[in-house]
Amino acid sequence: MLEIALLGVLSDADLHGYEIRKRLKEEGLIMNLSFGTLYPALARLERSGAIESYLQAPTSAKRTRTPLTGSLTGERAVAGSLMHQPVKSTRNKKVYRLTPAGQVLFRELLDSDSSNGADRRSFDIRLAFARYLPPSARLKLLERRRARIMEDLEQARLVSQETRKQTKKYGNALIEHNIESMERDMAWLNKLITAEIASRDDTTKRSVATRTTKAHLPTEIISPGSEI
Amino acid sequence: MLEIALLGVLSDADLHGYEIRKRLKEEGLIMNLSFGTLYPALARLERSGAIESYLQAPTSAKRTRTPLTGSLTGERAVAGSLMHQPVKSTRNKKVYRLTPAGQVLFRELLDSDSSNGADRRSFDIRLAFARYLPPSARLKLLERRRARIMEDLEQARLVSQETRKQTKKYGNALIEHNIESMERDMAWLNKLITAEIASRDDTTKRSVATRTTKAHLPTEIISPGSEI
DNA sequence: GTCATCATGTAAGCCGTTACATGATTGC
DNA sequence: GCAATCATGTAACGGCTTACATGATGAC
Repeated sequence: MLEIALLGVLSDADLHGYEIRKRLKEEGLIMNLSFGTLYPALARLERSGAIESYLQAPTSAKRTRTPLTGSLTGERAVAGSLMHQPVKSTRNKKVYRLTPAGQVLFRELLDSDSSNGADRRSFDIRLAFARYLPPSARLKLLERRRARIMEDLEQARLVSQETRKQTKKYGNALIEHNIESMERDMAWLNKLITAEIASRDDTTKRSVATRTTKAHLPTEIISPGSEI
Repeated sequence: MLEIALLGVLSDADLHGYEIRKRLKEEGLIMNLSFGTLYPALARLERSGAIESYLQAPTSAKRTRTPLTGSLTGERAVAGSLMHQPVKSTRNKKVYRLTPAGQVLFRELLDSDSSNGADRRSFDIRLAFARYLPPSARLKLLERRRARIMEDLEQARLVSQETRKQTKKYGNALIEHNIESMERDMAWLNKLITAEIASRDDTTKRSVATRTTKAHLPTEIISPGSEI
């Protein structure tokens, strides 16, 4: 779970521990990742060969803050720009970079990990990096989550009927509100699923229309792009 | 956290472990409490004197299933109805009962526990048993939760503005949906808080109107009742 | 000069899960 | 007779938090 998030942010850019934490917070994925969790996790990933680290010299220039331009390919290179200098400062900034093995691991974890993607935490993190998944896996992820919420929702509705006569004011208010929340989640997921299918059909049509040599749907092609 | 839930359900009725789990699931409080958590927790509470257990003979009659009438006082006695019989069956059914010390502990934990009631899990469980809290504490609980959601919401809105330009389709969808969820939670809490204040004012007015001997508001009186 | 923030880590412990072990009762 | 459910527990392990320890840099 944590691993996916770490590999995920490192898929976007090379980062050091402290900054990884900031990113995960900024992206709303993990609001308060403790250092006691983060650093050992990075060490484990490095030992396993999924990531590797290099030292970055302290930023001598004021505000050489990563510009974060919209360029899709440029970000990754930024961190290494000062690497050739001898590391004179003791300011240990261990910047981590995803290895090819790590990329493979990431995509494996992202798709059908041993468990699934049904529970909220697991789903949120996977969805955040869904652009690294092939469309078919993306759709499955959404559908698994929807199925799970449907289960929970049906259970909650049963409970609601049973306990409605038991005059437990606050408990009932809670259950009713939870049911409404789940119904909205369902609607949201349905919207995403519809959009997903539409874009898939759209791709199909286009590829059929242009009569390219590729006869079959490229289901295994990974598109990290970010087009709407 | 778990302790509050256990003491809470035992405040309503005497129950054995297996049934406690069922109740917590039925009430939507803890959907999948594992026995590996439940039984040791009960043992700890018993050791600490908050609860005590007695053995219940196996239900010889078919379906002597607790009738669950609406009577507010009747439920507690049901379990003990067959107690005078010598326990002949080896069917160990350890029924737990809240001790006076346990009731005190429960109310202490429910109100201003070391932490707060800000995070969702903690809040949900406390709200479910809010009828055991004095109105003032109930209001504080709702307001703490609202404050927390407001914080999270503001943070999320900041994030949303920052990352909107970064074209991360799925991440953005997630954040937007979370913001909407939090906004609805806020509205719901506001409704509850308004109702809470209204009922408090109502009580005030009535006690003033009838000119009872009690001059001051009975803020410390606990009303386990369940009137709407 | 001192406070906030940046930066990396270790150690102890809490809370909870999964898996294991055991056995009785009920319904088909 | 067999499966599902009821019923109670133990052992091992996972994931994450808190608290501790350390120190540099930047802002005021």
